[in-house]
Amino acid sequence: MGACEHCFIKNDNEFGELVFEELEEFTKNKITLSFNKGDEIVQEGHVMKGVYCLNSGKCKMTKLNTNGKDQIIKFVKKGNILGQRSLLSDEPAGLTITALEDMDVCFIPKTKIMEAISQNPSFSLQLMKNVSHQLNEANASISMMAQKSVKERLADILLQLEDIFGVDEDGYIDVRLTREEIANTIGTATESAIRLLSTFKKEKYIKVKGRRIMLLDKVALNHASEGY
Amino acid sequence: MGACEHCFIKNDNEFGELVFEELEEFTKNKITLSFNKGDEIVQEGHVMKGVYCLNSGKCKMTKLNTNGKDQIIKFVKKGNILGQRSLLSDEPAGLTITALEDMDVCFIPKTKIMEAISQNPSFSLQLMKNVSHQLNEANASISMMAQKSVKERLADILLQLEDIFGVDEDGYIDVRLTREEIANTIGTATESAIRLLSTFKKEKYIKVKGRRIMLLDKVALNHASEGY
DNA sequence: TGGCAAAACTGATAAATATCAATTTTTTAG
DNA sequence: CTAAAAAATTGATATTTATCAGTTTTGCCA
Repeated sequence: MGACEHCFIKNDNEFGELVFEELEEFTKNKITLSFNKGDEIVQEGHVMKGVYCLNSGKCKMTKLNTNGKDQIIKFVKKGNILGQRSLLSDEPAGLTITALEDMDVCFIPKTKIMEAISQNPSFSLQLMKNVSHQLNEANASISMMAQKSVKERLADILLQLEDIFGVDEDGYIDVRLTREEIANTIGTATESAIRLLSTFKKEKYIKVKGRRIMLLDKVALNHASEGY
Repeated sequence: MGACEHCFIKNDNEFGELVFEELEEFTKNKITLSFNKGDEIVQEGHVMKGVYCLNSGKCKMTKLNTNGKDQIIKFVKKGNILGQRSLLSDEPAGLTITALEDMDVCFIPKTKIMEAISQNPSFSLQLMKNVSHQLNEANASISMMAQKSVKERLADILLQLEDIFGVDEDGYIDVRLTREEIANTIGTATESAIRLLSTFKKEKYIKVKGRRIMLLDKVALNHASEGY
């Protein structure tokens, strides 16, 4: 695939902080990869040998629970970099990352990332900023999961999904999830998620066509997410 | 209070990476503070003007939910530094931090921390490592809150509390929390937390004396936290 | 140190959520 | 395109958890 120094994706992530020569160094050492829908890009517990820059597609990041269920922790899309957390903390991957669609990805080896960190303070600072921001979001998620009812969580997540992925030409949230994936995001049984989606549908908060969901009344969903 | 360059607390945190001159600079600019039990050291939403290094005592970090309840996200103790996340991501504090005991704290202004970050790469790396590690822990918490029952969460948190705070001379977990605080940590009603503590007591997993809790059977608690 | 407010506890009941079983619909592989 | 597998759905029921109301105990401080 193309050269990092001319790739537009870097404007969406921390690689935008790097200078021409650093990006050339990436180009020389990177590996271009393709994943099919359902493929695991990263596996929980494995040691990361570098980071992945997403050129296209969407992923889910999950954690395997002792009950055998995969909790979805976060969704990511094109432009995101995967694996910084693990690299920075020098720990194995904490989450499994699975492609939700076919994807093109660039792999940049750890040594080159660490070189860039030590040479380029603004890259380094931007990475810190990103991980810190993620920590803030994770704390908000803990609070939501602990305090909100399943219904409130569903309303919240639907709004979040539209924020992250936007809508397609027909106005549906631009990601296709199974009911089980929705359930695994809010931490409930699949049947419960289905029933609550039906409730929101009946109340005209959303419109559902198979795996495609459109938000019809975001104000109502916002209220629902706060327990009204 | 004493000089940072001769303070032992720094061996427990990232300040241990700093060199003598950098620590002297901290000493010149720091402010020593005392807080009483119940005092708020940091308030959610406020802009952080520096970080706090905890010389003694314990805190809870909470997030106010839309339902009006304070979710406890994390416990911290002597040796920890508070406020890095906010400083690094350049966002307001995401959590309120409240003293669980009387505390002595040093405040170091933002400018001095940022200087140290830009001058000392190993300090900077250590900070990143710490925030990254915290992110990993937060992700684990999301999964626990979303997937585990209240009983499982209580067993888990009791084990975590002993890990964090250790035990006192009598073998009780070395922190005193109200039943309400325990409930707000696992995200349940106070009455539910009380009933489950009674269950564990009846089953001889724990011993309870007022606000003091002793873990009698950690193997059983581990099993309970995994749903057996 | 007595009194009072906060915290802890208990029981009854309601509400939320999970589980199980069966059926229908959709997706996918060949 | 079609059969098999996976996913979605629904109903009945069990279990978990919250809520409400009242009582007892504890901690604290004037």
